[in-house]
Amino acid sequence: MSKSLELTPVQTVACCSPLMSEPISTESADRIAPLLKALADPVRLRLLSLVGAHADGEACVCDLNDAFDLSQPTISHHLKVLHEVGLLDREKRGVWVYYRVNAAALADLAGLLGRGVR
Amino acid sequence: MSKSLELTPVQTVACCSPLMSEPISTESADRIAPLLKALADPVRLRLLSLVGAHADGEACVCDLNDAFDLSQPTISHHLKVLHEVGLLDREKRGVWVYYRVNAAALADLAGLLGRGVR
DNA sequence: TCGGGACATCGACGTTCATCTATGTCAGGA
DNA sequence: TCCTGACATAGATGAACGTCGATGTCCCGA
Repeated sequence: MSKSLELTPVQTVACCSPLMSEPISTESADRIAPLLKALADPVRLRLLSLVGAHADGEACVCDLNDAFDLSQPTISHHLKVLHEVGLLDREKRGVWVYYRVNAAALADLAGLLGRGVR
Repeated sequence: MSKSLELTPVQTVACCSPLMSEPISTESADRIAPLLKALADPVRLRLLSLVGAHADGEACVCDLNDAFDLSQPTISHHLKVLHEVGLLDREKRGVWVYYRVNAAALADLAGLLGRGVR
């Protein structure tokens, strides 16, 4: 045999997720589920993506409203949901309100699901 | 100019998420949201984790029922939800049913949120 | 000081969801 | 052949959710 350097390839594909290494506690599940729930909506997914991909990493609500066929209160509601779980930061400048993605919060979620890099 | 080898360091922190590089399409959002919705429940998070962390990577329903203070049909319902979106594979052997995590599906989700490593 | 525009909050309405009890299906043992 | 145990399905119920129109709040310019 060849030095047994063969790291089982199947393991490298999608292993290392904290979710798979050991059963998560009830407390962790209760803490993480609301974050996923906030993301688990097509409109909020697009909102987060629109904000994150926007120039300077921030977007004005007025820009976001135009991207959807939804009423202004509805968009405001979705932004509030994302803000309350900490995925979006909010800053008011003059008359306008700017939202910005909380990259750390998003990275935490990704780390939980995916490869446990750090 | 100096060969322009300076990759903006701030980008390497929590960038590279497909979500942040460019706005995702409505179609992508509609396709991904149900996956996140399936995960966005404390019970289903723990179920996935229990199955994934179980010996041999698979778990019998009878084992899972005991881990919760919920009725057997409720657990069966949650397993069905996870199975229908492709996060859990299902195999019946004799009287027992075994579930197994679909690592590829989970990795896809992680790749969307986190670092875009492949 | 007033008016208008940007955004949030409120209250309502229909839909979806998590959970339960009751019942069905199916495989294996007596 | 019948019974028991493992798991799924069906139907019901209360809670949570997404969306809306109406209204409130706040800032700025005239």
